[in-house]
Amino acid sequence: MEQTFPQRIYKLVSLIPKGKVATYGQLALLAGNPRASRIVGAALAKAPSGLPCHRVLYRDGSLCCDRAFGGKEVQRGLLKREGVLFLPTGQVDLLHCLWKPDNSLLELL
DNA sequence: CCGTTGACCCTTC
DNA sequence: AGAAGGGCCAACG
Repeated sequence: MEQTFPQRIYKLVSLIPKGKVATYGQLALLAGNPRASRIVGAALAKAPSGLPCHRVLYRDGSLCCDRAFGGKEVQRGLLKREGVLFLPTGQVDLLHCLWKPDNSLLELL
């Protein structure tokens, strides 16, 4: 069954474990198109509730725009509560908290 | 089928 | 570190 891009995105996001984060580009890569990172954002914008979309951020660790999640502070609070480390600059420590998916996990797609 | 749209990413200043 | 401009690609009408 061929899934649409957003469908694969939803699946990937739901696989992100607590305490880890992923970037839009990362999800785009896992979904099959490294350059379709915008599609990831568009997909999350229409994503159903229950998805840990607050664990998805920019390539440099900066959080997404204020209109999402009800504010950056809210998103940062959620991530901190899950054990995600933050740098003095207020950005997420990607070097330590970036999600590294296993091959067995990707087979489920 | 073509144009518009968008929770991005990269380069450069 | 933050801001501006250009490019990419799939979904939708």
